[in-house]
Amino acid sequence: MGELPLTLEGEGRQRILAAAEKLFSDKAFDAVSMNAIALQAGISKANIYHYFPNKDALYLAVLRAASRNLRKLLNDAVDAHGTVVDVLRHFARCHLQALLDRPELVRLVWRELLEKGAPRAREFAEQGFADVFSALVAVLESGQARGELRADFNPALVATLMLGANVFFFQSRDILRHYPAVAFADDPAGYDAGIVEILLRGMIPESSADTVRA
Amino acid sequence: MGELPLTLEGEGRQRILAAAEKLFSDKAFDAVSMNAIALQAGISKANIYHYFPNKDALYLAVLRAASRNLRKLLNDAVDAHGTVVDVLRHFARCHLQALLDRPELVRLVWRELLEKGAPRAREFAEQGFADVFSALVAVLESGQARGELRADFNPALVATLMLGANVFFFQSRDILRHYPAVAFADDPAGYDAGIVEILLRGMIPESSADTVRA
DNA sequence: GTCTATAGATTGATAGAC
DNA sequence: GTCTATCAATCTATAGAC
Repeated sequence: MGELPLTLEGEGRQRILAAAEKLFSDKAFDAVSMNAIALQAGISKANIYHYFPNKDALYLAVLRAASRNLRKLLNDAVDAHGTVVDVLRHFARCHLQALLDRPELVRLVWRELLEKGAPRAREFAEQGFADVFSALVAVLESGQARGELRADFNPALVATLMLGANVFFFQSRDILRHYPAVAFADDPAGYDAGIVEILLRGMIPESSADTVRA
Repeated sequence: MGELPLTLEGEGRQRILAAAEKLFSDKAFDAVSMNAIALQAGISKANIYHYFPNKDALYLAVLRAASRNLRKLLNDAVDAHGTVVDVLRHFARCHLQALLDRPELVRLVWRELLEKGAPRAREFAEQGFADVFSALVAVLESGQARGELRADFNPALVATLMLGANVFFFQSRDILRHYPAVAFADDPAGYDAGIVEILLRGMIPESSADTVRA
């Protein structure tokens, strides 16, 4: 099994990238020193500068790779079949699963999105957002076109609602676990099933649904 | 108008706190230097150490104050009257408004919640979360008890969904603004109105609502 | 490619005058 | 209470041997 030149040349590089990814996902840019990355990678600090010109470039490379990996993970959520309702269920489940499967990547990319004073690489982070958001909107629109979903709601708004529910679940899981009443903190599949059902059927009893409309 | 001793004694203190709050809300703990805080406050760096023993204590004081202010803001969302549906609409609108009114405080507290390697003051941040979450769950439960809302959904789940929708809106507003189709990015009231309507009525046309149940 | 050694800047925190 | 001056530690980045 001859390794590709890219692998040989990039082995040291990838050791560094892996170490940096792990550290940058837990702490912010300034809280991670090049020394700590070198220790984590098991090499010397100066060796990092052989592969990357400076700390910013290393961080950028980590974020670029994380963003790429995350997009690949999330794109699996799109290729579904069946009714639009089935696709929605599948999408919600896969999206949340992707977040939970690679929490380090998500935290890394999401932090870059939230940091206001550091537009170091917002571009990359926004790409993944755009992919998922657009795909979900398209699914909802097709559902409206086919008559499977009501036509009088804004698809982008519901897309925001669904993605927000998953991201918020991901972000708040550790806090939600404190509440005894919150059993779904450790049951992401059940959480998404409940979310989608509410979004489809609503909370109003069917008999009185008409009385709510203004 | 005789100023209170507390005000006289605490004036310099509060200048520092205000400066630190502004800087800590934009950048992470390690990215904000005591020098930068002193410049922002218009005093000398050494003077900060007259009021606070070290950087950690200053950060803690900022987060404690921010958490307290945020809880006060958010508690206004709870005292509502009318039907449960009205209370829900009011709650959603006030909650999002509170987030948007003090974006610095929200970012500051929320960052503390997300940082995994820095449990510097998670306690304070979680308090605000608990207040709002519990209040919303109670509203939903009362709605179920009165028969205004269907009884077969998990109130905590819907509370997560609603809070997540608002927090996600707050976090992603700048990105959502890039999309021409997303008109609600600059219309938080309209966003919440749409959110609540979907949650109440669902996305399924009434005529075919029964066919969806598994 | 990998290392040790170190330069040069900045950091959190202190000492002491006023 | 506020300041200037400064400390020791740590940081990014570089130099140069191997």
